[in-house]
Amino acid sequence: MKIDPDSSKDLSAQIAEAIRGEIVGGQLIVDQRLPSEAELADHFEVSRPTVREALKRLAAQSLIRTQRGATGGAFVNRLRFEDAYDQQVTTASLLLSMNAVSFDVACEARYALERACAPLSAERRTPDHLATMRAEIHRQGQPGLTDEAFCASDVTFHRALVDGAGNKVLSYQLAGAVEAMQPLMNMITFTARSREAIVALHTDIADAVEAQDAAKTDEILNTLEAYTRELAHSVVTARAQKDKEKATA
Amino acid sequence: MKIDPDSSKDLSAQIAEAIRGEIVGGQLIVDQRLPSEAELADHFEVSRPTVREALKRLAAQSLIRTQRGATGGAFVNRLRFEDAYDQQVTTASLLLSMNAVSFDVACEARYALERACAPLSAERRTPDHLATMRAEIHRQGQPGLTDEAFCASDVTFHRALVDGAGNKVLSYQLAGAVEAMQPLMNMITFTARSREAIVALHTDIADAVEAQDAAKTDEILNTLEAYTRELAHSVVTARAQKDKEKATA
DNA sequence: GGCAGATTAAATGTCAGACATTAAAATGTA
DNA sequence: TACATTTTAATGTCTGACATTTAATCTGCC
Repeated sequence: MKIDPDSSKDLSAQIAEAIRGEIVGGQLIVDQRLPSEAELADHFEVSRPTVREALKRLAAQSLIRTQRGATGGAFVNRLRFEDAYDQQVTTASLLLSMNAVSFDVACEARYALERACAPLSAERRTPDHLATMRAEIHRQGQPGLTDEAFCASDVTFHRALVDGAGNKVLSYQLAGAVEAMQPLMNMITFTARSREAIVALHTDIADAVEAQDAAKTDEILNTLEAYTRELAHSVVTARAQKDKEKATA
Repeated sequence: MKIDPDSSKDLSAQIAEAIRGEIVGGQLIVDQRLPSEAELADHFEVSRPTVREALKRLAAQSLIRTQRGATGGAFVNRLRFEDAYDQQVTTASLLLSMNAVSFDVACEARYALERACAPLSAERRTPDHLATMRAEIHRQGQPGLTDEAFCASDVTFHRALVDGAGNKVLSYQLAGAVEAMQPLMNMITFTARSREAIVALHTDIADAVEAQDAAKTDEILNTLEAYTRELAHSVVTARAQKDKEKATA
């Protein structure tokens, strides 16, 4: 392992970096036990609290897990898709909210990625995926559904579409984009008429995917993207109008 | 802020979770200063080292930054695309290496995502993007280039293509997929003939993008994907053949 | 001999207090 | 006013200790 001079960075950051390097580089393999905190402290010539801070950094990225007790210690964690998925969603959400990403940009990205999946999904979707999509469509049509519940169902529907491609890497990548959009989507008030339109498009998508018609799926996704953006714009302009009225009053 | 009972999880994990919630939820906004470590320790009724471990967890995710000195402290960090980008690349790389993701699956995901960007890039690419692509093509044609350098140039070329779409969210998402593929790509030995073929395809792509021909770009990307997979397969079978010869010898 | 319970040991989790270091703000002085 | 000095408030680090958890070991009884 590398040593740490008295550079500008924290000792704990340097140590974390060194260990991360060993994991990424393959010197430390999955489920392998790291030296104990005391041994690490001895090796890096720092105190145990400093080592602990470094380990916590790695734990925050799911690179290691710790176990107490006699045979305990820190172990290299097998990074699972679900773990990475969660991190991606929160990261992507924060990125959007902190960087003033416009609805249009986020929406464009989301649908571009989704269209990338659609042909594969049309080819490989299982009855399971189709069933999920149909179920969510049904839910979306029920009266009395809150806007948030409607959006949540929307996410589930699109996730089923993406998962239909049967490519875990794609699902993982897309998950971030689709779910991170939800807070933005939640700003939209879905009228009965707009819900009806969306449900109709979703039905078309499910039909096209079931018929394994990639071109058709692509076309409807384009329509849906345009409609979603239009909807968002009308909300924005309506809100602006209201503000204006308030200002003059 | 929420309190922490004596649950199963670490106190530092709980505290990190609580603070992360405040950031995600918007109670703590960008550049806002968190209470000092001593105050946090007081508030959560834990010791300062425990608070510090929690803060290091957040720092590892670029959610906060710390500053020493009189007016120092922990501040909510504006999560920038570059920070998130780095994290994504390492996470995606580890995902691929730790989960036995096949070359085919990763390759399919990468090109599917790239084709999602291509039409937008054909529409919006700037002279800058085109120049980068041409420069990398030139580099790839030079003799004496190592396989690794060839791969690195390949990544730069494809990043320019992706960035041409002018959508930061897309670039961010794609970066992970493209760059995480690199270790897998590095397994391939590029012969002079295969390099020639790839350079030709890259040139076709640059031409199509310059001509703003989305359909053509899509078509060539398909060809390139097929060629890349074929190349990988030949490497795998060649290696298997060698192993077999070794076994019989 | 074999098994249940008590003991031990090794590791992480947590705490308390201290000192070192940093960087800005307050202060003093020419 | 301008510059040098001191103060101060914060993080960074260390030492040493105790608490807690967990598996392995030991003990005693049947």
